[in-house]
Amino acid sequence: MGTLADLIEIYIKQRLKQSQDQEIELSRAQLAEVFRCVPSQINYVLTTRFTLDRGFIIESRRGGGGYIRVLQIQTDDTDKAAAKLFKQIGTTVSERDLENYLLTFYDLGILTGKQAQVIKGIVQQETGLVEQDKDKLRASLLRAMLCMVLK
Amino acid sequence: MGTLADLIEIYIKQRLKQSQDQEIELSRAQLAEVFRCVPSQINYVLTTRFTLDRGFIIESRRGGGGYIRVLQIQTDDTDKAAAKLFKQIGTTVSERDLENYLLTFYDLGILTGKQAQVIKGIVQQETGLVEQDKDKLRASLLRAMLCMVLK
DNA sequence: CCTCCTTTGACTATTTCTGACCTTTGACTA
DNA sequence: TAGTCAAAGGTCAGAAATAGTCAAAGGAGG
Repeated sequence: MGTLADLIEIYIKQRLKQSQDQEIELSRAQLAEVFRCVPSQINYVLTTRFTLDRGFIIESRRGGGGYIRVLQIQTDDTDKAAAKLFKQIGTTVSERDLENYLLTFYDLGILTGKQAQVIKGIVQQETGLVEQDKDKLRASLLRAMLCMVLK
Repeated sequence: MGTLADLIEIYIKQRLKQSQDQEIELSRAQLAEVFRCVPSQINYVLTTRFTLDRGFIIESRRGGGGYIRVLQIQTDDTDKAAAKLFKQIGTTVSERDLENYLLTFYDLGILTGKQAQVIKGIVQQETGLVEQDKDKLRASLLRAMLCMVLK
C-alpha cells in the first residue's frame, strides 16, 4: 500500500492510538521534514482523511510556536454509536458518503475490512447498472447490507 | 483459441488462484503494458468477465497510487447451484419472484429461514420508500444481500 | 452481408503532490 | 503603543499519475 499520503495517515493514526486521550499535537514543518515532502502535503492529508465526518477534529495555530492538533472524537458506547450512524443514513448517499460510512463502521468494529470492501464493491457494481437515482440506490443497498451483517 | 481478452482473463484468474485470500490488486496501466494493449482493454475484460453474477467483485481507485482490486466470492463448489441461480436473477425482480428465489435458496440450504425472512423484510421496507423501479431495486437488493451471505 | 464480440483511442474524472504566494502570531524594539 | 520581523501554518492552482467511458473500427462465424 502506498502513497505518501497513506503513510502519513497511518503515522498520525498510530500516534493517536498511542496517545492517552485521543489527541496529539504536530508540527507541520517537522512532519513534512520527516516524510520529505512539502508542508502543504500535510494539509492535504488532514483535509482529505481527518475530516469531521470521519470522526476527527483539527485545530491549529500559526506563528511562532504554532501547531496542528488532531483530536479523535470519542466514540461512546459502540452499539449506540452504530445505531445512531445507521439512523443517520438518509435517503441519498453519495460515493464519498459511502466511503465515510464504511470507514466509520469499520472503526467502530461493526464491519471487518473485508466486509466493508465487499459492500463497497457491490454498491459500485449495482449503481453502475442504473442511470438515475444512484444516490438513492446506494442508500438502500448500504442499509440492506448492514442489516445482513448486524442480524 | 484465444483472444487477447481471454488471455487477460486467464491471467487474472491465475493470480486469484495463487493469492491467499481470493483477492488481488492490479495496476491497469502495467497490466496493459504486459499485454501490449490499450488500458481500456483491461476494463473490457473486467466488465465482461469479472461480473458480480460470475462471483467477482471489482473495486478501484483513480489518481496517484490508484489500483484495481479483484475479489472472488463463491470460492468452493458447494454453492455452484447458488451461483447458477444467482446468475438467473435478472435486472428486475417482482415480489412474487422474490418469494420464489428466497424459497429456492432456502431449499438449497444457502439461506436459513431467518435470513430469508430478514431479506424479505428489508426488501419490502426499502421498496416501500421509492415510487419507481421497484423491480429493479428488488433485484439489486437481492443480489447485494445474497453476496453478503455467501461471503 | 449481418451480427456480435473485441480492440482501440480520444476524451473525461479523480487523487496525489508540489510550489508560489498569503495570513497569523508573538517577540522585540523604538 | 506602534511598528517590524521572523516563524509558523493556510490556500490554491496546476502538474502528474491513475483509472473510467463511450463510440467507432475491426474481425470471425453464420
